[in-house]
Amino acid sequence: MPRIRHTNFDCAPGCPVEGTLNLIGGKWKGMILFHLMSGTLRFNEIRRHLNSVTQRMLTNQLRELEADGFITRKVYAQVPPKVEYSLTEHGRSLEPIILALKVWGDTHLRSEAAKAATVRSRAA
Amino acid sequence: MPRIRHTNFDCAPGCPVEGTLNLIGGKWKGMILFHLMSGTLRFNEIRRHLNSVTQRMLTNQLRELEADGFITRKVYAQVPPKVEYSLTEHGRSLEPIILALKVWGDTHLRSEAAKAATVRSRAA
DNA sequence: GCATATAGTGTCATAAAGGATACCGTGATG
DNA sequence: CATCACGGTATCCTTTATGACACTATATGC
Repeated sequence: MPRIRHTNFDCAPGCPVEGTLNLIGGKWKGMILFHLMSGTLRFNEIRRHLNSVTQRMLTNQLRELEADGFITRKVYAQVPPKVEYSLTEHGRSLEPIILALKVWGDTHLRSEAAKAATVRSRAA
Repeated sequence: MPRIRHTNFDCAPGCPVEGTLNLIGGKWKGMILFHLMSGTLRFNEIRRHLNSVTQRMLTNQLRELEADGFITRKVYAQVPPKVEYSLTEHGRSLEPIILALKVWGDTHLRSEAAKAATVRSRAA
């Protein structure tokens, strides 16, 4: 989802939906937030949770989440470097959404085969 | 958000989040679903609710939502054509999510300026 | 000396999302 | 006859998100 650039939110009343989706719609953001809900994580810990992110993507997504005020970065002046990421209050306020997404996914995305079939038919 | 092509969902347990986001992450899908939650709508009704969708985009998004089983298309063999869109049961199951998004947006996206200021002060 | 781990950055490439524009067929309306 | 409304299609194009790959600096271990 390309980042939506509604300068003004004139498409009321749906826009809260849109705007929110916009903030958490990055390819990895949902998962990053989800994993951080369990506690503070270091860069490479997150990276290992997400099986195939590139460093650059992860950095990007983390930066955006940080810019949006959802997470904080704590840098330890060490060598080797150590950076910890954790949710802010603002980030925690997204928990209900992430949870709702997870619950829905758990309920409706079960049977990968069925889902895959759907996805593939769309791709075709 | 380019459509994610996780052939296998090996990044458990976050993937339900990812997969769900993937289904409703289209630029207009959230809003379409939101509006349809209020009841059946015709093509141009939806179009008017979304202030600036092009026909092609709306058609695309509706088709994808239909392919994913969230909405149904009911075509009336009339001239001029009449097509009605409404949520399926599957589509209705997304209501909690859409609502959560809307609630969050209403709470946290109010007065963009204020939010931006907050974010920035925190970032500073 | 060389590899490893850490948390990145920079450059380049590509696929996909989103958009602009024009067109279709029909029936009613002017 | 020209035009509009309806619900689309077909083509082409631009912007973005995502990805691959190489590179950095330093301390530790072999």
